[in-house]
Amino acid sequence: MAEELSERSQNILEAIVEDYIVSAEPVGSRAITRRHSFNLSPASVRNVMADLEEMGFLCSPHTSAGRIPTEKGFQYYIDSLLQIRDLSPREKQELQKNYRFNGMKMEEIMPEVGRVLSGLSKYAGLVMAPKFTSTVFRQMEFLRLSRGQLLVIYVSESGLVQNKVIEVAEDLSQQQLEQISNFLNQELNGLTISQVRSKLEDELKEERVRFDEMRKNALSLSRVALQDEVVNQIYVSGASLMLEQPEFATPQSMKRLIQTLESKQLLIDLLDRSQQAQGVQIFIGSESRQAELEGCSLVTSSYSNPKGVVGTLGVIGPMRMDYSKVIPIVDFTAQLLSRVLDRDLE
Amino acid sequence: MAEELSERSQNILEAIVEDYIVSAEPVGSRAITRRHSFNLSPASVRNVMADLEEMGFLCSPHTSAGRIPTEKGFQYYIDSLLQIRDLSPREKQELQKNYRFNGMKMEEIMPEVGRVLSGLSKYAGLVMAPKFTSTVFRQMEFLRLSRGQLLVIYVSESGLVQNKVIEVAEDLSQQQLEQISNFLNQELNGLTISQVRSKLEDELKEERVRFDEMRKNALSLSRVALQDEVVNQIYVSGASLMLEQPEFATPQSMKRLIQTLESKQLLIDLLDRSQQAQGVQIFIGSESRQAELEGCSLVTSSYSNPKGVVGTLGVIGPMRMDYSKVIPIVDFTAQLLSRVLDRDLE
DNA sequence: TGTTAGCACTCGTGACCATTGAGTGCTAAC
DNA sequence: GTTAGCACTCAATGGTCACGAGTGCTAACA
Repeated sequence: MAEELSERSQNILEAIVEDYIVSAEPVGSRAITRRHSFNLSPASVRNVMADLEEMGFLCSPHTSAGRIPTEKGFQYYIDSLLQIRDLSPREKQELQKNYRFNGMKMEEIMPEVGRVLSGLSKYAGLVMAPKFTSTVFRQMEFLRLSRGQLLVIYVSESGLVQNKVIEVAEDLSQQQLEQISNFLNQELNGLTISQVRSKLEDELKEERVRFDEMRKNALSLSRVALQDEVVNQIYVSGASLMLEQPEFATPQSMKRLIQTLESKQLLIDLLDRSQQAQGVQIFIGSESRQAELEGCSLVTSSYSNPKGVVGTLGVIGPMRMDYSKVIPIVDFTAQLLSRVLDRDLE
Repeated sequence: MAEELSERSQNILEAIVEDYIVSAEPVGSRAITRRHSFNLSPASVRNVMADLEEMGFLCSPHTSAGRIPTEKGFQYYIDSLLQIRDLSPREKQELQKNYRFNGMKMEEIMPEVGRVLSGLSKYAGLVMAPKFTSTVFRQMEFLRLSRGQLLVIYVSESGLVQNKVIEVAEDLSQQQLEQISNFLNQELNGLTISQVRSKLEDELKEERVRFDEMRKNALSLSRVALQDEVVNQIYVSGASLMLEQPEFATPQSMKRLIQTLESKQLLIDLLDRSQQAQGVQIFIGSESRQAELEGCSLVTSSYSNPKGVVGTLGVIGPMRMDYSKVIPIVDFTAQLLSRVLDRDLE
């Protein structure tokens, strides 16, 4: 996989990728010798370019145009040539200024982060909330709304709040409900929702629930409360910025892009994948095997609180996006958001 | 305003509008005589068309093209010529099948309604949640999360639930919190949030709060809990369907449309306006004085529960949208959603 | 007097074509 | 190994031209 390239080839590949990133146009041998001062003539550069094309790092849209990097070319560039310098404290401060989360709720923070990500990167920002099933149980409370109707409030370890109205057959007093929630908060504390679910199933089968009315109520109530899969929420911001990019200049490609960003399921799947890993991850082009995202790249990072990963955020842009700028932004934003969640817990 | 048109002019205007709605292209005199069997020659139709143009109902993109209806033309068509037949029970049933709200929370129902609206109309669906400040207070509960941190749950008369984490200086026991919420639920029941806010301000100034610790806590807690304006939530679905429309075929118009739909503020303003009125409302083109929505029309209706209007929904499409199809869809969907909310309350 | 056929005119569209220029590959000389 | 030179390719640009849909006007007709 990791082919060896001579120093010269590397330099030229780097030059081509970087020129292409700013111009979005095929770059020719002449242009390279002009912009970068290799002591080489266009003809020599051409020889190298022919080799690089042979190896699959470059391709030409037609004979008389310059070369553009292929997916493989970008891959190599990112893996081996790109050096991402860390942000200076000053830059970090500058970046941080954009984020004002004071007193915001999670539901407000997330789209806001998306907006800022997109504003800073000039591409589209993505923020995905935690998967409900992987959150850790902390607290559950019940509120009697009317006869047979309860409001359930579930608070996860990471401070996420979910509420839901459920219907119940029998009318329970607020006191009974409190008893129930005390019981549950002790029993279920520290388990993930998936764990909670199987525990509930098991216990409901057990002998003793028959004789313990409260226990039975508690278990079945919480089962109902937690049963539905809450769909993953994803926030997409700045789709229109993507339309400014020359690769999406034609009506067809615009349509496809917007459709893809709008359907969200695809994005959720992609972000889900990156959920596992630590740090910044990069998906280049249709590496994701998703034809819809052809020509796009995704830079993501998961964010977390002390209890673990809670969600994923990132930037989606054209394959030729300015990685050296976007990667630190995504990285730092994830750190920042993690810090906010951390602070919120205490 | 309501100019008089001869029967013949009306017929021809109607024919032009309807042809234009399906073709999206300028319609010429010849085409009209072919498609509709007026016993008139193209030349006569041309005379009428010239008159209609004079009066501002039509315009021609250039001399040798047909005519297209102006905003005023559409306005007249909708006000005077269009007859919207009610849906048959069968159609209603058919439509209703698309909506499955069982057990869904408001936050899930709204985007779902948007998706269905857009799917049925083939244009973009809009659904806006109620304005927080105009909801009616029903219940407020506090949950101690940790030292100095409370989760506030607010339930409106219409069953909307909002929660928020607030920071408090003193550590209140769950018992104290219950006392507080009991007090508030009595005091504030039935008031809108705006009314609640001014009441809180007034009472906090009063003498007796000084001597009644609980009262003071209650008032200031609820003030903090209700102080922030929760941004209006609006769900836009099916933006990509709009891109299929020939009026948005050029890259520029696509970009503008997507930008407009993405920014949301404009849409919120428009839907806000329609919030007041009962029944279906139609905004044609830049009638809204919003250059951004040039070429678009908006068909909206507010939905309500027994306590009053709670939100607005609608369809945004090209000015030449199929009103006779869209209007009943929007109307019936609003009724349907109102019914769901009604049922939910009981 | 209202209707219509005829006709000259307008103007966007699409085909065709020549020109231009950026870029390539190859070869031969350095 | 490098480079200058050269023939070749091909997208893009812009100009010309024919076509056709549609118009407005006029004169003839019922």
